[in-house]
Amino acid sequence: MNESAPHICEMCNTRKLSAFSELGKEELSDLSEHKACVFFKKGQIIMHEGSRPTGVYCIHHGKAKFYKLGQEGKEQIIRFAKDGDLLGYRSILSGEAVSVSIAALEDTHACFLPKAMLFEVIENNPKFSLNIMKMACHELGEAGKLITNLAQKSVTERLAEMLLILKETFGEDADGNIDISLTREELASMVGTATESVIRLLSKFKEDELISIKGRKIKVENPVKLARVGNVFD
Amino acid sequence: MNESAPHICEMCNTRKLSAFSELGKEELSDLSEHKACVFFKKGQIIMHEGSRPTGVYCIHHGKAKFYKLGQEGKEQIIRFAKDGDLLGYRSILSGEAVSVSIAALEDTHACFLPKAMLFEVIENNPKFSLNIMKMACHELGEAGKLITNLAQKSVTERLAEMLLILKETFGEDADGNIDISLTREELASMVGTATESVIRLLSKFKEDELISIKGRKIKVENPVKLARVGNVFD
DNA sequence: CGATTAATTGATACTTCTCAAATCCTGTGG
DNA sequence: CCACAGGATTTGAGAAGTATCAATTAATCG
Repeated sequence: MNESAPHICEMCNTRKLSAFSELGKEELSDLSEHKACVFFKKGQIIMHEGSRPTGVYCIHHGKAKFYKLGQEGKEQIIRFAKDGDLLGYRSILSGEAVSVSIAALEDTHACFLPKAMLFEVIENNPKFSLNIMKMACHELGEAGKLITNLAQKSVTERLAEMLLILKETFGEDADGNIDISLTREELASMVGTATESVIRLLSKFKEDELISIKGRKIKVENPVKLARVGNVFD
Repeated sequence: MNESAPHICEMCNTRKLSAFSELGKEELSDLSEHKACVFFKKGQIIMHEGSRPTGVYCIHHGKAKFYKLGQEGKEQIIRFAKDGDLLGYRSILSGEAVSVSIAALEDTHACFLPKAMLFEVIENNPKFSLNIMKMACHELGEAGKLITNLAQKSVTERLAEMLLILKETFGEDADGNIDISLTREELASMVGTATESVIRLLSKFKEDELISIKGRKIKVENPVKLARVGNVFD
């Protein structure tokens, strides 16, 4: 983690995507003064499961994964974060240790906000509080969906749906590929299956012309059929 | 849902277990005035997945399950609620439709608090806000655990762990049985497996003297061994 | 450009699901 | 309070779906 080129909250375009979207002028300058700009290299761990964070990170530009270590240290990816997302607030607000590790999936610029500062904003700005609650409650809904999928869907269905979720979350690059580079092992860890199963299923999806593959670049060719394979209805 | 014998928030013992534990005298009398006491019979549905609740329920005495309908209407139990728990706040705060259905597992007395009243307390009492955030964030952590278990553990392990969680959550009756009556199908729906698998595994656990069974009454006889079977470490 | 990690493919084993049939139990109405 | 109907539970057999292990090839990073 290094110092990074300083950002000024007042002028931050990413802010509009974040929970800080509705802060006043004074609050913003206060924020700018108390935060620090940091940089994480691809692969670098931002938070360690079980640790006690001293504040939260707001992603300015980058991508990260939240994961837990399960059986025999096997990685389980719970969710992702991108521009504007807040890292570590769950632990700070629940008063518990961090329940996940967070690692950068790409070179990531973020701002660090100390715990005390976060609580200050919460106590002085009910709108911000509501934003945080909204965020947490939305994530709870997403977690419920994931739980149901893991419990009831087949590996094939889960992988198909996951590809669509990744496309939705990270968008596409210039060539139409899902704009995130994940190893087959990481894909497996999201879906809750073995790496080999992911490989076999991706080959099958490709054969069926649902997707195309160039190394780690995956392009959804037929979202409608893929959704059908994944039994995705919403 | 019927009217129920009225409760007065100021004198409610259950309140101390709830998010309302730190309200002031005035706030409590205000609460008492605006809430309604309701009664749900065992099996009755308290909230329907997809609906828009007009307020939240606080369980005064009873038990409920949160579940989603997954593949082909199959029920997936996400979590449980008991005395002092708040129902429906996730939907109200995220501004989304209810993501789960909630049904009473026993005859349940609860208090209904209209949406506007909830927001009023949130805006006027930062401590209450923090309590709610704490709740939501804690649940997020629990959801993460469940996700990891579903993705990585075997059915056997999940069932063993689930029995321990149920014992922890609902405690024991006079005979030492887990104090909740669930059908085999409901157990299956928590663990994410087929009803027949639950039955076979329960028989095996009984054979191995980890538990004893009298109909729907299950008693954990050897929690240590059961935890070992479930690969439970915490 | 070599060393290490990632991806692929094949063969095999096992867990878990599904379907079917029989018995048991629970909640209900008389 | 008892009998009954319908749902819940149990057991068995067979079929899928996935995991695991091993060996090879490809790709990535310093």
